[in-house]
Amino acid sequence: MKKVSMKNIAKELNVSVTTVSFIVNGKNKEKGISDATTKKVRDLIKKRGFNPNATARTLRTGKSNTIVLIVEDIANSFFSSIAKNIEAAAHKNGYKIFYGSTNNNNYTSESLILNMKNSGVDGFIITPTNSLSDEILNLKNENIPFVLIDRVLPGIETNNVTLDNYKGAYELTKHLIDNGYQRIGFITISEGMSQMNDRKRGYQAALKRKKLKESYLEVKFQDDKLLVIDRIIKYLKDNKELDSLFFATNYLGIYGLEALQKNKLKIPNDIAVVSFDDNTLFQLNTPSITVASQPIEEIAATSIELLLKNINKKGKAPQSVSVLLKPTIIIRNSSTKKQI
Amino acid sequence: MKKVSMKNIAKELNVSVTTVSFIVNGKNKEKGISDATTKKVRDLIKKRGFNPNATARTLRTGKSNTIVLIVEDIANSFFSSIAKNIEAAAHKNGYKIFYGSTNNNNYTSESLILNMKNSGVDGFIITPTNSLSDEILNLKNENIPFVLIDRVLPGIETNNVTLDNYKGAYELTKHLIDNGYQRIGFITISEGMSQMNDRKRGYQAALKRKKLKESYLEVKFQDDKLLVIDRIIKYLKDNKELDSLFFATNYLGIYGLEALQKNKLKIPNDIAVVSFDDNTLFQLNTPSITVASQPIEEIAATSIELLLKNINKKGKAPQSVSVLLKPTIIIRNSSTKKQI
DNA sequence: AAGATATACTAAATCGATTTAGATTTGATT
DNA sequence: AATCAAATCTAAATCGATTTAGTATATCTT
Repeated sequence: MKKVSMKNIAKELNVSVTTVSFIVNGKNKEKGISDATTKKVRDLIKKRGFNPNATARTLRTGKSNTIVLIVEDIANSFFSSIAKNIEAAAHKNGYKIFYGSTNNNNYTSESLILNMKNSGVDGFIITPTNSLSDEILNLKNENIPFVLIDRVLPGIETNNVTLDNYKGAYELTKHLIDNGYQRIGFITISEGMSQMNDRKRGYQAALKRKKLKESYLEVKFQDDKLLVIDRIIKYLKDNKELDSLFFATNYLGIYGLEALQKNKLKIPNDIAVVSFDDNTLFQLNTPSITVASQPIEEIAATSIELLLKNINKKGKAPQSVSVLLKPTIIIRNSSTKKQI
Repeated sequence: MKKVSMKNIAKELNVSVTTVSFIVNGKNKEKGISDATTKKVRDLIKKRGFNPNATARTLRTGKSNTIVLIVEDIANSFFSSIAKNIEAAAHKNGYKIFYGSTNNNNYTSESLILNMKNSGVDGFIITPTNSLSDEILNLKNENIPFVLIDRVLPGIETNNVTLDNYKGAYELTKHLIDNGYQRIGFITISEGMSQMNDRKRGYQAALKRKKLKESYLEVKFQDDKLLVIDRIIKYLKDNKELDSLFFATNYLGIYGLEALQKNKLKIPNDIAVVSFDDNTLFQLNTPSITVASQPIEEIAATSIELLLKNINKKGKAPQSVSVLLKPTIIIRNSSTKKQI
């Protein structure tokens, strides 16, 4: 089967390529193409199964109907759920989606963005790595629409959709304190992304209010699962006074549960647990885990809406809209009132 | 900042676009461009930050360095893990990835494929919906490289990478029987995809060997979570004789655990549980869940390797390589020997 | 000095659409 | 019959690369 192009269609019907193009793009009325011509062109298009070559169209118009979704890790349920929701909205609006995982690696992020830029994509939704500022500033300068999600970059004004991480962490910590827990260990990653910093600040503020002592375990994003579990186990051994743990993000919470299981510690009697981000595992775990849940549908809907707005009024839309969404504290059984 | 093109570079240095193109593509030696010219062009390219426009290149060469990954549901951990592994391999080989979820909807699948085809992608990795045969045959006829994963289409020879689902289900069922379970309920989806049929056959064969009675609950993929949970609960009420459940795919297993929790049934004493597909939830659940695990890295590696082979020797590579991978039965605590 | 050969480069066609500026044809008007 | 307007259509430029089929110049050979 040979590829069908407008040229073929045009030649076969003895009309010009221009005419075919007008008809394909629904401009037949506007451009004064007769109904008869329109019909015969449409008929042949259907008969030959013609579909316009998107690459040629993109080259000519500068519009690719493609966006890029760059997340930290597509295999993480938080990001894959976002991907699913963004996909639905994007396809509904006629956009295709490239995806990419940064693994929190700055070099990977940069080459992803650069590579996609050359492919003429219409816009980006990005969970930025921490030193991505240059590449993000380039996007801004080149007037390429983009929206940052989940975290922001210090000192750069951009469109972004984030959670009130401070509030979520503050309330989750306060909940533990209200239930009688006094020695709360905060387990987080050390790369210093804004959302993590905000969660830490929320935790600190809640402790300060009651003059409680802070305690931290910081692991690296790159550390593999077994290493993190070992470090959690060691942390617990070295800090026997802890009566509760606050996991600052979902995958740490999951590793944490595994560490506690290995260590045969019972939640919440031996140690209470709360975590940022909700997922099925936390819901179904025995006991179920108290969390600060993020409104995933809203994150996806808001960011794609913002992005499309920027794409459609390219250059004219406001380029630094910050949306701050609210977390929901879901109280479950991993943090019931402390037994004394 | 204005866009830089080869034309600009060429004009500024008073050389031809051809020369620039040769240098950009590393053909300077081969095409006899002098070292002096090569250097001055390279220098200006660096200075101006020039990067070739991928759209133009694609239009001219017919190669886009893009593949499409079409899965059932990107938010499902099985598929998002596959996505992650495929992404790593694809990027390493210089490919970008479009993704799309079919939600097991045939219409969605078709328009995804059609849309991507017009965008001139180099190849597809697809978990086909059940009536996708026409679209798949089109791909074959048009000589567009693709690989089916997870399931196959009846009566169509294609490249495909699947699991020995029959074996996995047979062994999982046999394990239950060996541990004393006699009334095993099989919970599956009704759309009749090949991998589901094979799992069912495996279950049936294992029962037949011991002359045990079959029992089924079939739900629809489109049914939402709460409906499925209700149906599972009703199924258990209507079939009090069941001593064990076999969930034919991961998300059903997860819904099942929730149903059993709601119903306050203890695993494995009230009812034993096994499921197809492994995930963290099954590992950490109390009790941990016995599963037939799929080799996700291998599925990803094999399918992308097969696809790239087909892309590189377009038309000359064998077009119907079937790879059948082995499941691993992981015995955990949800199916310990039946207490009588 | 003429022809052959090697070196260094380039003009123009091409991929498949969109779009601008204008060309025909027809019919109406005076 | 000449003029104008409306209706219908099209040639050619363009987007930004790749690639074919050369050309021009210098050098070597005899």
